[in-house]
Amino acid sequence: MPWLFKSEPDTWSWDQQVSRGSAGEEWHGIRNYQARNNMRSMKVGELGFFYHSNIGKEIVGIVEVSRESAPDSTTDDPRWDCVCLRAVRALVKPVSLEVCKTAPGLEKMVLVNNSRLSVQPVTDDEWRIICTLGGISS
DNA sequence: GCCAACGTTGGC
DNA sequence: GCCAACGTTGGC
Repeated sequence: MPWLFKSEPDTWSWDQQVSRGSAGEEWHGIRNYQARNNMRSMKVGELGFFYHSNIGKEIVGIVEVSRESAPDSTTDDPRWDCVCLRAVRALVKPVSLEVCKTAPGLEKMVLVNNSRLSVQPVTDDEWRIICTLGGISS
């Protein structure tokens, strides 16, 4: 199952993610149970979209889960853990939220219908549609 | 900057 | 276990 990760580029941008290379980066700071549970169900090697919220409001790249969920190093609270992500590739053409709202087949995307969930599942069909819109082959 | 939607906290 | 108060997210 593919995923989608939101980040405000002011805080952590796609370029910063790319700069971490294959070392990847801990996806810390998630303090929402649903988002955390999604991370807990991820397996190493699964793919996800990298979405810029607030600024840009577009899907800009593809990341891969590089470590399964483990305690979040930024808190002592044992409730919170997170995966690590590494950048795979940028989309040739970013896919905006606006496009997602109107593209056939994306009507049910969590991104469109639950704007507050920061780590969310994407269906295989949605994945393919967005890759096509983004100018890459899935 | 506003505010709707939503999630969390904590008193009862 | 309910729910009011509060805080946060994120589109606009």
